[in-house]
Amino acid sequence: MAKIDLDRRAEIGREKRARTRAQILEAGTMLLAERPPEALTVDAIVEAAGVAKGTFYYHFQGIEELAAAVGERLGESFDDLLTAARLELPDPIARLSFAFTQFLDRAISDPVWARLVVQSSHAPTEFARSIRAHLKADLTEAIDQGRLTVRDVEMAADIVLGIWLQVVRSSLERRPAPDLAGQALRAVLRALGA
Amino acid sequence: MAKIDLDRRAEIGREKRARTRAQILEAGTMLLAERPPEALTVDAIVEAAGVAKGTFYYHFQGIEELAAAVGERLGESFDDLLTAARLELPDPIARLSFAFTQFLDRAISDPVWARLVVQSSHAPTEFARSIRAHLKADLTEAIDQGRLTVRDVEMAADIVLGIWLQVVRSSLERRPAPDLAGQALRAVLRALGA
DNA sequence: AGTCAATTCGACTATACAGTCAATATGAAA
DNA sequence: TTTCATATTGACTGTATAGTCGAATTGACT
Repeated sequence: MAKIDLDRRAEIGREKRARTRAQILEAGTMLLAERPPEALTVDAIVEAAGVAKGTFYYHFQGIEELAAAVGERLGESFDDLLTAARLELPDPIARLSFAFTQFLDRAISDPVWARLVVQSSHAPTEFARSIRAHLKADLTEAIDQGRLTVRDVEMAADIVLGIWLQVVRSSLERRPAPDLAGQALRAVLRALGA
Repeated sequence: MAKIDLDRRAEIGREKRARTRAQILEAGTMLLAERPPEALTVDAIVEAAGVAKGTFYYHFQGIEELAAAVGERLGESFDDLLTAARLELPDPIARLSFAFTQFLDRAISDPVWARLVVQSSHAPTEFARSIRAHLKADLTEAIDQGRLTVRDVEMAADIVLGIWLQVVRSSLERRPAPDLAGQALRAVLRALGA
């Protein structure tokens, strides 16, 4: 009689647990969008999430673990936007252009997401590494096809990421100009010599 | 008999004061190069500077004031590098190119300076505003002369600053490629459509 | 060698924050 | 209604940091 009871109990637990965990994750996301993790306190998180301090430690080991979880979700959001491009576009430059525009549109329409990405770009996180790796794969392919003036992959990646990040930062401070994404993309392609 | 004494005393004071203040400023500069101001503690500063806590508060109101002082010195270092260009080069694109290269060479040869600049670029400081203003002045002039494909000054500034910052970040993580500055400059000029 | 204004020191108080834990609440199942 | 594994609570302890202040030191000048 014990077996079924225990499994069911655990399942109920997981559901309730998941809801509260999501609240904390959401609060953490908002706060990490406006300050670096070093400046984030557990008290601030639990206040924003509307839970008790003990609850935070029931779900996370500490702020680092929360930051890692937020980073993972951020990485998934990038993957979501990338999947379409990777499957449908065989041309590396078209793929890169599509992804660049997708990410930029998202940043413009979702400032919290944009702030979070900008903050995350400061400390080199796992997801930042992954993005740069994806980008370098496309750029290497394009360079091997002799379609770029730039020959150094690292320099090419810096150009794309640098312009993207700075345009995103600008879009958070000023009202984004119309066709911002298009203008930025054309500048990137010119810089790469595509 | 009092007048001269008091003035002389004050002068002696200013000299001693200046030495200790410089120590604290130096320590603060090192620490602000590796962490954001929100994550900086007075205890860490006084330990690095080798002075007592009270001494810090004798010279600065708090960490914000120290950060402002560091920012001001950083601004001066930029002005120093800019002065030559502003006086000798009448052409805005040549001026911009010269400054870009100067700043990049400095960043590559002085990693602490580079880290400090990168950190400062996160929060919009007074000196960041000033740099962008200088840059926009040159870009506006070039655009008015019809020498750039990019028409939007903000976009043009984002391109220059974005590539510069990202290349500097890269130079701190990887070993800088030979002719990094030249490559980066050519990419910027292509992006602007010069 | 004595004087004294300016500077420096570090112990001290107060507060903020991290992390723990015994008590309480929850809610599906019996 | 009662049971009980799980989840939640918030008071509590310990530590780190902010900021203060009276005492000690410094060093040019007499």
